[in-house]
Amino acid sequence: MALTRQDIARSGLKLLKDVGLNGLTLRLIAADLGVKAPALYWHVKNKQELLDEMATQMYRDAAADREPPEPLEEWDLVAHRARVLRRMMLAYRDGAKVFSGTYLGDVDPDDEQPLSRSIASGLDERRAAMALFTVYSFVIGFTIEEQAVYPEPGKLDQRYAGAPGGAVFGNVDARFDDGLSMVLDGARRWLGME
Amino acid sequence: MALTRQDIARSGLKLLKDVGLNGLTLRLIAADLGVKAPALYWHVKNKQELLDEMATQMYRDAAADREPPEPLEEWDLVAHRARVLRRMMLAYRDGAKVFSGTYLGDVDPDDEQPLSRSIASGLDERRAAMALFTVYSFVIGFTIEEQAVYPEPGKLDQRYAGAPGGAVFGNVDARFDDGLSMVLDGARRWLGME
DNA sequence: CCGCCTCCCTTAACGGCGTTAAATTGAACT
DNA sequence: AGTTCAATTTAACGCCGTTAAGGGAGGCGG
Repeated sequence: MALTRQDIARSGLKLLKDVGLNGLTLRLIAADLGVKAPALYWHVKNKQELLDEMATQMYRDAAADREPPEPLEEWDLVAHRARVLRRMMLAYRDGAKVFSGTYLGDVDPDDEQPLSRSIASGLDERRAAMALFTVYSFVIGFTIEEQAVYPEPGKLDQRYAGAPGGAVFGNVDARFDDGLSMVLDGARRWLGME
Repeated sequence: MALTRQDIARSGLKLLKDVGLNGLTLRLIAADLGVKAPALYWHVKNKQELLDEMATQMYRDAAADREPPEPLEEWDLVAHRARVLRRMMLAYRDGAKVFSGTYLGDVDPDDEQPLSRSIASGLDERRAAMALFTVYSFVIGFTIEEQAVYPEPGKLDQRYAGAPGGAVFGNVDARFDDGLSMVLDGARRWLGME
């Protein structure tokens, strides 16, 4: 059966876990799919487009189990989604680098807007979007730094072995929640809520 | 005269402005220095180490004019440094990608600690460091996304031309300040100040 | 003055990369 | 049966990071 862009993206993501961004080559993905490298160019314009597709796929997968266990108050939902976003990126080696700054393809925008619209509920919707973007930026930045220190979950990069980063990077999950609560609190107040 | 690591890093940074991260090759840097590519390996273990050196150099340069025009109250100093950090990364194509997550070499740690120590002034110093790291994460994340949309200052990436990102990415400087003030406010309160 | 050592760089080459052009398959339609 | 067209292969190109081996310049001990 013919390949699809999604097949390729999924294979890329699977391999990313093992080999990291630098080790991820078109030939490797092609081999995984039982095909030769140039075949990929039928489905994808170039490698960057494939990486974009991978980021999109990553996001789609995360959106699938993004719904919280129980209905949450709006800001708790934002917190929940921030944590899901981080976990999504942590699930792959260099996940944050791959995801950040890539163009997300056909993710349904209506899937996202209700949140900011609901948060706004009467306020300036642009401001609400900006607040959410601030949270998003924090999550991206935090996770990129995190994966620089821990290239794969639990494994500390040698170069940071003796660094004072230990102050910041022990208990990473707790540290993330700390930072997140700061940002959420600041965002809420900036919107004039509470 | 013999090359130094700093010469190489500076040449790399200069070229980065024009060609971006993907276009930056060892042969190009070597040519710029009037030397052949393998010569670089006398000074640097591999390309990653060169990128780290570039990030370090970038940071050193920024630190030079990092001192604020007039003495500032502590949190204003944090804000000032956040803006300097962003401008530093924006000064190079893919500056945020190059800088983020690279290991900073021999930056004098004592250069940074006074700030958190001063902010703490009696409080838990670890907490103060965590607050600063949250600000740092936001700056990194924001700037990475910014440079994805504007690969070079003022030039909008085509793919985002029709996107709703306009809501977020007009007036980028003002948007950054908005986000920054949210994060700073949240951090301050998290430390129990004000 | 000579040989030697160390530093810094060159020449040559290797395997692998992303990418392109052209030929080839195979299924579907006429 | 012949044609068409989507999907893939084969072959190749130029460039990449990196390594191995050698060469030349300057200082230094004999």
